[in-house]
Amino acid sequence: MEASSIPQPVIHRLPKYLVHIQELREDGVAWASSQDIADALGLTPSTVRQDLSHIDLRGISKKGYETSQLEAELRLVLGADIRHRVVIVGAGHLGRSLAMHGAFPQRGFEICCLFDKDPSVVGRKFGTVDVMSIDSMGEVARDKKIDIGLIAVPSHAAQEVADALVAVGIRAILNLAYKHIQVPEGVHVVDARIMESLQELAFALRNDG
Amino acid sequence: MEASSIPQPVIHRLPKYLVHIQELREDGVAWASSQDIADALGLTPSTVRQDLSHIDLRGISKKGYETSQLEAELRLVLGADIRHRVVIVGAGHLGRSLAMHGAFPQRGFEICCLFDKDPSVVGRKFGTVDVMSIDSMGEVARDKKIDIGLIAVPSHAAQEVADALVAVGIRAILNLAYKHIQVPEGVHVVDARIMESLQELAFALRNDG
DNA sequence: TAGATTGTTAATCGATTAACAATC
DNA sequence: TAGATTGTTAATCGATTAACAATC
Repeated sequence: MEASSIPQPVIHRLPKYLVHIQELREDGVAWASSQDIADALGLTPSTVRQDLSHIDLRGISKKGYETSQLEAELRLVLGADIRHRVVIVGAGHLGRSLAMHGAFPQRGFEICCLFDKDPSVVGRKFGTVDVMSIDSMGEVARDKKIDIGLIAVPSHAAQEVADALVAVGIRAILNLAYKHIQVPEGVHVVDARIMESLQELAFALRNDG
Repeated sequence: MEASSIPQPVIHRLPKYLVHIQELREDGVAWASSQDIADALGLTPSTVRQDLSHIDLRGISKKGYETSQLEAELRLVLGADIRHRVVIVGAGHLGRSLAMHGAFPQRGFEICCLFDKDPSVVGRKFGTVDVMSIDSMGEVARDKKIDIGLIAVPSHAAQEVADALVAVGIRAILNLAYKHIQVPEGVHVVDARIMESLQELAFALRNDG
């Protein structure tokens, strides 16, 4: 039951369970069976039970899982109760819109700073977030104990930004740039590229009939 | 070699190959071996050769794959040469920033329209894209032959928007909302949730040491 | 109690990796 | 030619699904 032994596909699904369970709770639903959850998320009940067996929780025969308990446990496992400190590199349209997106602080991801190298944007403010020069990144990362760096620059600059984030000690990177980045062992990277997702859809449409 | 028989994990990687190969081409690299590609994308050479065996292309012993040929073939398979017509539902920060993002039209995804139900945004323009009332979606989808719908509304409205997109005949949906959506058989959905990606990173950090 | 649903083991399925003859 | 690299088959690995005794 070592948390770090949870397989990658399961880790990928855990946030989806959390979203759904939070919603059930908001609707006042107290119990959910593996079948209920499977139906809602497009999985099989078997997969749901296998997945939940990785976290510290017991369901009850005939009733299923208690939503409040399940939510609490998922929050714990996912670190959702820990406040994370995030910087965004790249104050273009995407970086700005993420800085102003209320959902992140709501869920524990505090956007501490936007970085950009363009002097004409440095000093501006989007929502509550200041744009600072990329040269001050080391200082900010240290002072504000930044955990997560978000890459929102054009693809040709992505690797350079990744290197800079790693250099200032950031060990978790969300890459929104349309480019695979290389990082040393021990640094976590998750890709989130809307362009690639669109291309997957384009492929699906092409092979439809 | 039926295109639609390509397994999902391979389909998911194809856009990544395309990005990398385009970059090699820009740098004037004419040949790339499976080992080269594997190193750049964090895969094994074996996986690369298996993946590329699904597309109509022959590598050459000792040299590898010709980048121009590989790019052309990937573009073809992914439908990258087809112009796709996209609407964005939700003219909040995220929807607006995507509408103004130059990379989409560059790669064949034309953002035709932003929809919102808030009358105070309807009529505004972000970049070159007009905001229209969500009530006119059916008409627009028909007239402009929209292929892809992008959901950028708050999670509580996501399902409703998905239903509306399906109702007007859109068969490919990119869901950016923090909620799993249900669609009928035959409609393609790809999820792209930055929040979930952040939560995966939070999990990774929590189990680090 | 009877029936529904769990937790877990075993079976299946599919993806990745290894290996190697063919070949440029 | 000798060596590198392909395409493909076979082996391994891991994830998903099925099955079922335990149990509420």
